[in-house]
Amino acid sequence: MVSGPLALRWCAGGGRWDMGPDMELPSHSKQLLLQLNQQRTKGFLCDVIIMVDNSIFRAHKNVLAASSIYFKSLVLHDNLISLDTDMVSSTVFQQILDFIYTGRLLPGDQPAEPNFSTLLTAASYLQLPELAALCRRRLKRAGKPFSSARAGAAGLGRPARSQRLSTASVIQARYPGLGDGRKGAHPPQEPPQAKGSDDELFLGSSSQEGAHALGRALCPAAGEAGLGGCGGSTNGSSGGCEQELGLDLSKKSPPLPPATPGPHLPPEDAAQLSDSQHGSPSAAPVPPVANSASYTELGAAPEEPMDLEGSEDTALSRLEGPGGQPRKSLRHSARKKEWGRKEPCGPFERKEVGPKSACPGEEGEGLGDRVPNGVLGGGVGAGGPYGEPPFPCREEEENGKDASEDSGQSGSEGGGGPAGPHFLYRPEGYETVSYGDNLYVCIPCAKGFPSSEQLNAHVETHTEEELFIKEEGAYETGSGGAEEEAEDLSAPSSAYAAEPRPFRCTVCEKTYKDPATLRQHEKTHWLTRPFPCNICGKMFTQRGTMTRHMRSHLGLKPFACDECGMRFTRQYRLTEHMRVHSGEKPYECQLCGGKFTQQRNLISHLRMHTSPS
DNA sequence: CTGGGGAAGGGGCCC
DNA sequence: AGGGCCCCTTCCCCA
Repeated sequence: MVSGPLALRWCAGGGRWDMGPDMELPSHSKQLLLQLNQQRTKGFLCDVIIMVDNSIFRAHKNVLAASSIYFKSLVLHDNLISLDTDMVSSTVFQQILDFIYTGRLLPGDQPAEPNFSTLLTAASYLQLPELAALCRRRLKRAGKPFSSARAGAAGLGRPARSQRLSTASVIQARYPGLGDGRKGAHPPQEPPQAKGSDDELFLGSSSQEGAHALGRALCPAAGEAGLGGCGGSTNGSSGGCEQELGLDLSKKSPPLPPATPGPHLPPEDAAQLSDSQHGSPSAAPVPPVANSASYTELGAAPEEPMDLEGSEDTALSRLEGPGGQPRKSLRHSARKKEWGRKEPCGPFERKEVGPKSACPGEEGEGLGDRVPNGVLGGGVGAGGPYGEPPFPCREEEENGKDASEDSGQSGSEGGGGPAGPHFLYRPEGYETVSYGDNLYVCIPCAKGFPSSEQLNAHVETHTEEELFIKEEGAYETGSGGAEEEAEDLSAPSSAYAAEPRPFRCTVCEKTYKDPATLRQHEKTHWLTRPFPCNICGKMFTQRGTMTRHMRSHLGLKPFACDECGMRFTRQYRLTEHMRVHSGEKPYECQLCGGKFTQQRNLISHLRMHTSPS
């Protein structure tokens, strides 16, 4: 009988490996993990996306599952995992992910002491016992009391501000160029050489075995300070491991250049999209500068920011079944890069600045408050990505488009351009009014307020009854009659006739059945949109639209065609697509009898009939 | 080369 | 929040 070990010896032949007496290859786990980490940083073969606070990380299911029972159960069924941000912030998760892939908490990321409790909480939450133990040891050594991970969690709730400060400090430490030191930051970056204390952060340096015994040798090329053992340096210049974290959405694009200069900020602040999505639009914060970190972490090379758009393409090409059309990817890439290029002060540029202030006028947390009823951001941060539309050129395009399709809002959008400090739509003849310090404007009555709180308080005073009365007045004095009918041709006439629609837009006179819909509609008149895409910065009037948009970034296409396997982001698209297989062409041209599978194609066809040429 | 059709992506908006 | 529909746009194919 030939035993396994014997066979192994034979295979290993030539003594090429320094086999121990027990046939173990000591460096095997190191090499393996090193490879995995490098693959992660490049997004190679990553098969799971982890969203934390709208920061996006990519990883390998196998690695996660091998590290944590919790992850094991999650990745079993899902490709997209969203973590509880009360338990783990994006920054902490970054550290954890690095730890999983390297077995150490890297010197550059060594959290300030208070952060170990945060880490401990997260490690417990994610069921990473080794890391939890490490944190406990660390806390113990530091004399920080902790009763258990749970205690850490209890004390945390949402890591929120305190942790965010710590987080910032971590960033500061990692990227010393990023502004001045911050209170709570641990001592400035130390020489990359490992210190004694660093060893304590090596799981493997103690008695741990296996992959986590890799220690800092994990990514020799990266230098000791490299985050994730890869990416080289604390300043983010990464020799070949440009992506420390996050999603490399450019994977479909030509292979990334090996190095991506410039710092890669970690997702620093939890107050990102999720926060911005909270509550009413009047309270919806625009993501603070921290978003820039998120953008960056998404892995787009700074010089090619819109590469991340390729994600969609990538996903497309990957997901597309035999009937797919990979070519689409390419054209979309090109298309998007084009508009990406136009971005004057895109999110990617902001990473150059300190974590709390990037583009002029951005102030980290105050921004959100500037997206109230009608937000006035221009005065504060002209040129800031949220003070003005982040993609002015794109906006212009859209404005142009809007002008042709919606007389209501386009008038202001298209006409005015970025429109000074006032984001409130102004009806025809509306003159530019200076609100002075009252940058928060109530749409219904156009009063300005100096703060979002005051505006919100004021908005409360607009009762629905009041609105109703107003509208009744409008009906009476009314423009009603034929004019109104004509105006509402686009509205579902049957429903319109059947149900009362007492809620009327003060700007365009459209009416709605309920105030919520009216409010939703009114947002379309704002010149600033309250829901920014956390990836590309594009702004939306509705959260749902933004979410849908995000899906395209992430390549999430839940709706698959049974026939050809092609996948879509929307059910409606799939329905539409299915007609390709069924041959159904429900849209018929009344002029020539031509039939179409898509209504839009009928419309463009009709245009051909009606156009003069 | 051009124009039309087919198919698909994306955003706006109402329900 | 999500579904559904509308519109604009793009790209490819083909006559």
